[in-house]
Amino acid sequence: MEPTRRLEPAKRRRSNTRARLLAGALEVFAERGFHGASVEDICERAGFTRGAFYSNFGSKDELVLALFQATTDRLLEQIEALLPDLASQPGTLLDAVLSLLDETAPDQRQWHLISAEFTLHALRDPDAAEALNKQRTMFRESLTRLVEQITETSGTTLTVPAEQFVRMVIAVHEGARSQSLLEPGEVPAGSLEHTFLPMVLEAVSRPSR
Amino acid sequence: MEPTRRLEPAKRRRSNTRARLLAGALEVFAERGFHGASVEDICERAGFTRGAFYSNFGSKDELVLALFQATTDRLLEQIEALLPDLASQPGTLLDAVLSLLDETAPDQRQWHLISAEFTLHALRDPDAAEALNKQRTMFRESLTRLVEQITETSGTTLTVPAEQFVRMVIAVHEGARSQSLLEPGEVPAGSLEHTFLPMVLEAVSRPSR
DNA sequence: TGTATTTAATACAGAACTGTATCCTACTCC
DNA sequence: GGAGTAGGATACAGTTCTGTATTAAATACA
Repeated sequence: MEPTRRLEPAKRRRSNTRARLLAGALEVFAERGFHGASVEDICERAGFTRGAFYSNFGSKDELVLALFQATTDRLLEQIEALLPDLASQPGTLLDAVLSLLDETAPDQRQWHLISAEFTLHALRDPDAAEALNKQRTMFRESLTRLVEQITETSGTTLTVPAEQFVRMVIAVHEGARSQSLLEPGEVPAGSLEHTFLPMVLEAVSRPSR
Repeated sequence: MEPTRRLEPAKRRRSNTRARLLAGALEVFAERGFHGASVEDICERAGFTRGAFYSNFGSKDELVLALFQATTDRLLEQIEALLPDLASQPGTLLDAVLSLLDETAPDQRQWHLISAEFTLHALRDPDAAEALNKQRTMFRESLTRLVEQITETSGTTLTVPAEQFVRMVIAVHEGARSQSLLEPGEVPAGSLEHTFLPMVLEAVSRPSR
């Protein structure tokens, strides 16, 4: 109907292979790491040959960047979708924050692997660091706004800046997840967060003047 | 004098090149990651050619294992040396624990990179996971004993198992260090730990009956 | 001092990976 | 339905890496 209609099939094909390549890369990076995965590995996983790859990306580095962007975009979208519910609806402050941290990562293990890989990459490459920090900042700001909204509506004040508190929650979450994945039997997912973070929240909470 | 005297020079030469190769590997792994570092890179850094490498190690994997063992041994030795002082001497419980975490890692950045690399490796390889968990367990047990000693002598009881508390401290420490390294300006090293962990300790401390 | 042994350098063969150039196929559009 | 184009496969050249086999040097030992 619309002129775009006629153009779609061709464009859709292209963006579909891009998507499949990105999805394949995600899997292979999680399994073998960034350096351990060859372009060939990625293509094979996606069901293509390297012809398709180099027709869509200039290099593995470029794909990594695209993958990071795609992941970031999806993540921030999800947050935007979840925020209103969490801010208004039922549970406590911590439930809201922790569920946001969890629900944005359907597969904890894969997400952690990819995330750790990116972080390591960023610690070595200033450009990657800037991109990662930009993403983390936006993520953190969303969480901070969430915390501020909930404390306000519940008549509570924090004795530290909300962002500082969010940083602490993130630190605990990441450190605890690492332990849970290394020793699934010893450290059930979420146990450290749910044991100790309420104590922290309690310690920094005061009823509003 | 002793018969060992006569044997030393030859053995010393060999173990010296092993040590230099291990030291070179540590640097190169920190810079480019485990997969990103070639055997050649490591040899070059250590001032050898691959001949020396393959005369001392069967493969890069074998060297990684040896490096992990050497690092672990050194770490546990250091702990043994530090524990008595920390347990008896001056400051608070948290100062003792945190200083143990810090002083065992002279170069925070390099240590974090290597540590993260090993962890990532362990999350993919069950054998590496077992080795890493064994080391982490011993490290954690040392910290737990330290906590137990200090609480006892100070007439305090914890409302959670000491090990659980130690796990929390480790989680915060690792998560916070990651943030500090990514954003040195925004998160000074140790700031999150020193802001929030005292609150946690306070919350789980009770005077002994 | 001379011989044997150990250690590391050098030379080499093979494998894996990358990136490009070319070809084929399936759409698009007239 | 036929020419033109875009997407992806195939083939190839060049590089890098690994691991081994051989050689040279240093050390031990007599």
